[in-house]
Amino acid sequence: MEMGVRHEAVAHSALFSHLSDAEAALLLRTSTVRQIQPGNALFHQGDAPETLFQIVEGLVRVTQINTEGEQITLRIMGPGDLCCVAAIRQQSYPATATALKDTTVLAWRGCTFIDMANQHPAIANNVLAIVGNRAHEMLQRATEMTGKCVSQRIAACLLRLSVQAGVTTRDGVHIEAPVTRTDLASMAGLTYFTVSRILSAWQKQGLVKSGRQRLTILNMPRIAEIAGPSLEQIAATASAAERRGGGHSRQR
Amino acid sequence: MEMGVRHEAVAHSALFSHLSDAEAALLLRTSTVRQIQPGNALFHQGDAPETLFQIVEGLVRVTQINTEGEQITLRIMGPGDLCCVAAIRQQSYPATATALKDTTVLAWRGCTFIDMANQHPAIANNVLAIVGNRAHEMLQRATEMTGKCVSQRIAACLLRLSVQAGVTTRDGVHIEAPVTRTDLASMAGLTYFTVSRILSAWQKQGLVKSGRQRLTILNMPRIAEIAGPSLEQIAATASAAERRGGGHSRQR
DNA sequence: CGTCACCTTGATGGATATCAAAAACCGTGG
DNA sequence: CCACGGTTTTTGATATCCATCAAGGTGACG
Repeated sequence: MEMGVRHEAVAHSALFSHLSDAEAALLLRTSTVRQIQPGNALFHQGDAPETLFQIVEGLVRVTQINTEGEQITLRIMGPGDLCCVAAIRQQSYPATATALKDTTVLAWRGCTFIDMANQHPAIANNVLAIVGNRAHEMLQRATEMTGKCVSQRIAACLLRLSVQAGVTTRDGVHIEAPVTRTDLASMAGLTYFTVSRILSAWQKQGLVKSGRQRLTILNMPRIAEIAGPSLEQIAATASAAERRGGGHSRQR
Repeated sequence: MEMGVRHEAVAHSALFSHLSDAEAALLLRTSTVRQIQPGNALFHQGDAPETLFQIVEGLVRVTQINTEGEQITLRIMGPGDLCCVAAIRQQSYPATATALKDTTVLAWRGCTFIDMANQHPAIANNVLAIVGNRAHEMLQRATEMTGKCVSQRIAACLLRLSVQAGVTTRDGVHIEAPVTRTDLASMAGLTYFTVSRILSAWQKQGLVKSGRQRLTILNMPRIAEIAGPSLEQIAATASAAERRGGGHSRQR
């Protein structure tokens, strides 16, 4: 692949951290680069999981078709994020990944990747760490859902979005993805009516600015406070992104 | 460790599957056996995660202290289950594990275990598969929580309990753990009042039989149906346990 | 037999889903 | 530039589900 600005996101990603130059080079050499247009899918729920992706540039929305047939948004992924790490050993992809913007990814065949992980403990360690984090995040989300207060869930959602797709402007952290009320609702497990009401209220209080598919968080600390103590770390990460100033958030 | 009946649970566990005899022996040799009395903890939430456990015999309840200070039950683990796989790379245990019955575990020091995984790809593969499954299960639970219907969540809970701690009697699948209404409530994100009401209703319909800390599922297919299509696999596993007849469920 | 922990059932209220309708927004094409 | 249609969003009225509060029942165990 070409070594340009976009390489940064890869070099600082969890997958490439603590690797020797040789190992990093091996990963890059065995990967193929793919470009995905907005609206197109990297993979579909139910397909056999043959490929593993790392996002270099762009944004991807991961959705799942519910038992009731509704499409729910699981997460938004950005540069540096690794996709399908856990899926690679499953029977099928548990979700669909769709590009929200022009997106560049590195792709590996599953078996190739596993072979490399087996031969290079450093890679295997990174993979384990990534999957472990993912499991932990999912647990956290599961417990969030049980915690009753609705505004709390939405706030947590916004924090995650800030980390995954946030860009800092002078006003605040702007979410660089076309998130509709419906998207937010499906992420937080609510109806879009409720999301709209809460966001309206927050807008009146000057916490956020939200329009048609646009969303900017003006008062991050307050949102973090609403989200609750357990999410301070996410807020911290989001603030770090803010401090970095203007760039995409790549931190995990 | 002594090679008795209890060895079976280990030999058929996810961690030991597809290993060479030498690798299995290595794992056994480097482990230490611990006995835990009911009510005692394997580890506490917040402690530094130095040790990794596999349950040989018994039952363990994994709980977490909520942001609101409530203790919630995350899962029940039985023979063959591996504990803290993901935690081993974190700063601290995210939960507390308490023995529900007399419990025997194999224990490894975290760094020892990681070294072994690094040197033996087969072990690393198993660990990855386990963590991947865990991540998948967590995702599933998170989406369950968003699905509004309460009876659905309780049904899903019962299915999981059947797999983790179910024993088949001639009446149905009996949960071999002292599960209170409060336990079920915290697993499903509800109040024990609601759980009690639902279980009462189900008892009248002949779906379950529940008393003081006792719980038997009489009509597994119906419960699985209530839980919803996405959990058919769990139901299938539970049925497999049923077919196996009388033994503890060790399947993952 | 008494105490304690657990469970059940009822009554009530509040939060949120649901239903309904209208307004704002965006791109399009006259 | 403005009118139009579709999508997204807002807001209101109502209904429903579940949490909460309250009181009593039941079983286990000393």
